[in-house]
Amino acid sequence: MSLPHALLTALVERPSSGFDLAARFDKSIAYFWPASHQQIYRELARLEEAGWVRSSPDENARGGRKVYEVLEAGREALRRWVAEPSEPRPLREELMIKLRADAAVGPCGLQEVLLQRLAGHQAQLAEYLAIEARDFTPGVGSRAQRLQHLVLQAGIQLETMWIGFSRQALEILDEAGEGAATTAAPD
Amino acid sequence: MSLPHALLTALVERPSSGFDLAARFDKSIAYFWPASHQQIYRELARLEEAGWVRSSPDENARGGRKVYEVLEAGREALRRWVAEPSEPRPLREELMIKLRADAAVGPCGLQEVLLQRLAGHQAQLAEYLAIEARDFTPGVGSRAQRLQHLVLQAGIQLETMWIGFSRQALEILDEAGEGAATTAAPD
DNA sequence: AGAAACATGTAATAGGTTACATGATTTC
DNA sequence: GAAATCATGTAACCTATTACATGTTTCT
Repeated sequence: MSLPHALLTALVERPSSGFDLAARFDKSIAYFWPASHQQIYRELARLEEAGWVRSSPDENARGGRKVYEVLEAGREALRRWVAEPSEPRPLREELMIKLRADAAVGPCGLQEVLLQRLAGHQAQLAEYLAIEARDFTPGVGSRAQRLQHLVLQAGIQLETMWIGFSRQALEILDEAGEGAATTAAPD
Repeated sequence: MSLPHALLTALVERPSSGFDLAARFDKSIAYFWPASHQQIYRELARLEEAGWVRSSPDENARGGRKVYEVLEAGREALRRWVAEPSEPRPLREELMIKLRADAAVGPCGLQEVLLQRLAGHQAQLAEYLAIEARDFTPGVGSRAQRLQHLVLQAGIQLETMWIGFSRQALEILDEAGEGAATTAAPD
């Protein structure tokens, strides 16, 4: 259950309405924990019911805009959660199954798929590198800044890894394109 | 919707009962697409209804054991699916939120959490390396074997990346931890 | 006879996605 | 006055997780 705590974190960084939160999420936390506006509204209502945040109607703004801020109970809950052990989520990587399926039933035109993936990861890497160049200077910064930089670097490393992987896969598929010898799979 | 195709792939590699499939899954495909036995039984029933697999009761076996095999329609569906474009799943990495939360509300005892993660990734890496040493010889093998090896290498690279990441994070937390012990927290 | 492993399911719940619904304010 | 954008939600559906339920065979 990370979404409530992701929202708490974002609200500690800056009190916001659900709408603003959704917009900010897309530009930062969503890289590692995406959430739709429906999820965010639902979760904010739960957080308020739990007494972790408080909403106040923003009078000099349009519509029924509500601004949420984190209460002390919410901060404490967040600190407790951070210290809890956290298992990595099980991976779910469709591409790996496709590679294995291709290995099992013979060439199925995976190159196209891999080229798209390669392009996607290159675009994402470029985005991360632009953020890094804009927001961080190497070797300097407070504890908080260094931690935020580290999170970004994880994204950079992951994209770099997938780019290398896609290229390796393309190499194999291109080489072996004609000799379609399929054998039984080991476990 | 990868699970049905993951099951088709496993069944192309070898016809099996749901129980056997679940056991084999745990040792191979589940590294990139985990599934419980409940999911597997449900999905096998759907695959059969769709006419992609056929089950036959295994007479000289215990219980109501049913062996599934892939029909031609299933093979074709699998080939079509492989050629479809596949977006990477959105990441959901709790640890990143914790790092960001720790940056936002101050030190919360993340070291312990990171040490556990580090140990987990080291164990997983060791498992992958053991499989690699057992099943693959570098530079040799059929197309299918090289693709399977590549999938395993992706696992190895990911674990290696997370090990490096955990160490970097610990470095930052340990450094800043000493500082926080001797100096007052800045505003 | 009892335990362990084999084998197949159902039910309840939580989390996430997609589509739909509603209304206010600003801008042209 | 129409369109775009701001702003907050509901409903239906699907997937995945967890817990529960049931019966068989093999081994000791």
